Amino acid sequence: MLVIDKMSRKPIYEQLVEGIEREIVTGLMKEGEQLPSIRELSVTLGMNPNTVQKAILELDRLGVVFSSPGRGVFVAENAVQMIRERTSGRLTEMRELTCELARAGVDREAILRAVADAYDSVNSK
Amino acid sequence: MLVIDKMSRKPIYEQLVEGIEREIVTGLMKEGEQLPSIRELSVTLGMNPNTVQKAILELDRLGVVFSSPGRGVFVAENAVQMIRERTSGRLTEMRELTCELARAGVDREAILRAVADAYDSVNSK
DNA sequence: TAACTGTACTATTACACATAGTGCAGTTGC
DNA sequence: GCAACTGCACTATGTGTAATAGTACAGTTA
Repeated sequence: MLVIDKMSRKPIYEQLVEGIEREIVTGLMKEGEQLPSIRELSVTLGMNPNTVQKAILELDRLGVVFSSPGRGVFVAENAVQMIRERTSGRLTEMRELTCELARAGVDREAILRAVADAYDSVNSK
Repeated sequence: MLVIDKMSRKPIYEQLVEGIEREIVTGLMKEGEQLPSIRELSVTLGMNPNTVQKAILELDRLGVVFSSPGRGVFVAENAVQMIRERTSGRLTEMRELTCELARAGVDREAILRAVADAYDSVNSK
């Protein structure tokens, strides 16, 4: 878990942000729980402390996490809700991608089936 | 048509690639048709000739376009098919995005409706 | 007090994008 | 043949961002 692809064109710190959010949403990390320290995370993940700090700073800004100087970083109480609200906004990304596929002539039902299957692979079992 | 957003995090040359592909797929540019010269395009679009060249080079590599030194750049005969085949592959992007939304708890029907609506806004009229 | 924590800096490296400019060989129309 | 176009290759430069390296400081805790 928390796989970082250094070759991706998506920045490492951004992958880390999404990775931590995923751990929270899936319940692997509970609200109020303390995260490993920045220095510890940097060692575990094999990246620079500054890069981890940047990710934490972003998560703090998003209200997913709050950090207490000297104590540590903790998952916010309403973290899951914060993440969900923001993620809903990404429906626009979905719409844009759909338009691209539609313009390229991809079959309508093929798209809908792909989406439905993908959804169910996550939430049905 | 062919709008370039210089502030986007998507590189200009990449936007140009997608823009030209869109013109081909929508029939605004026909297969075999000659494109404006690189120098002319650079003036029209207000960007550097090298940037345009990079986009053309990419389109050539993708088989969407072929360039004849001294003559010009032309839309390939099977350009539309080439584009469609590659675009279908982007269904995986769609699946990944769906999984993200699903994990975040976005409503299943809300996603499907958004996709269907977006599709129909392009291809129904 | 010692060992941890987050935070704030500066400096440096690396890379991709975009621009600027020059030159060259192939093609076309006069 | 010649002029004017074409794509293409090349070097150089500027810019922005990501990532690393290192140092320092103040708050917290055992």
